[in-house]
Amino acid sequence: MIGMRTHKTHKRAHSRYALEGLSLFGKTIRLGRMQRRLTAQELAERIGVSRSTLQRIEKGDPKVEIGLMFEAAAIVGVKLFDADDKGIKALSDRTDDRIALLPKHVYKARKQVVDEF
Amino acid sequence: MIGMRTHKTHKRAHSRYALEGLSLFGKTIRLGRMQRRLTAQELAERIGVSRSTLQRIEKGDPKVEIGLMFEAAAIVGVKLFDADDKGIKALSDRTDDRIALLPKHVYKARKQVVDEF
DNA sequence: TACTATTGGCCTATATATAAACCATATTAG
DNA sequence: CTAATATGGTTTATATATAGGCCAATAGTA
Repeated sequence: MIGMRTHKTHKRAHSRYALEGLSLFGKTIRLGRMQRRLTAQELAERIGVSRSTLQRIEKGDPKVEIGLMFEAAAIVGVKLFDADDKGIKALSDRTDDRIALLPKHVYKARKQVVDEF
Repeated sequence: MIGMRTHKTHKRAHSRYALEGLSLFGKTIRLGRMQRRLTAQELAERIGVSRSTLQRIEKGDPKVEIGLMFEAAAIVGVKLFDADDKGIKALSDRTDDRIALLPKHVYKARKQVVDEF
């Protein structure tokens, strides 16, 4: 045992904006599923997840794996970033370029040497 | 012990579209963090997460909690659904309305009685 | 109407993400 | 250049999400 490794038992503080965005995301997936006339069981199987997890996805539960939610969205035709496959790639490239223009590290101002006098 | 409760040890199959969307999402968060000149440590603390988890967020790791990623996005100013707070609510209401117009359950066609002849 | 599929909840064992430590490397300020 | 900070990666104990079962209520179907 090297060092302290107990976890803080954490309650997450989610902002209202994040929670509402998640809720909307879940509702959008549910709408997409219904429009395509897929039962919860069917969609769950296509995602590779249990029905209970799909219920959490459609509720916008903040603790679900993001990959599952994105997968669900992809299957029922919810566009991510309002972009199709090629659009995503283009956006990704543009984002890489913009990151490349910035300093690699974010340096905070060095601690100021407080004048003794 | 009631029934079988062992899990299938699952490897998730994520679609390329979902993975690329996630990658873009992570990059966008990283760009936002750098533009606001926040160090990884600083942003992690504001989200209430460890630095190692923030690294996974910015990589677009499909297994991070979606709530964490949405929270990170909110903090660095990445708009979800290209909408602000009020826009999210409006979209949410509209989605509720559209769901309400559909049948509550998705029923598959009853098994057809195959004619014996 | 009766029948049956769909959905929503709850529960528990197990698989797994996360926190927190550590080290090495990169990068910036001075 | 030098010193100091930021970042990337790894590891392990613990907290927690998920699978998969069950039951009850809802809502289509015929």
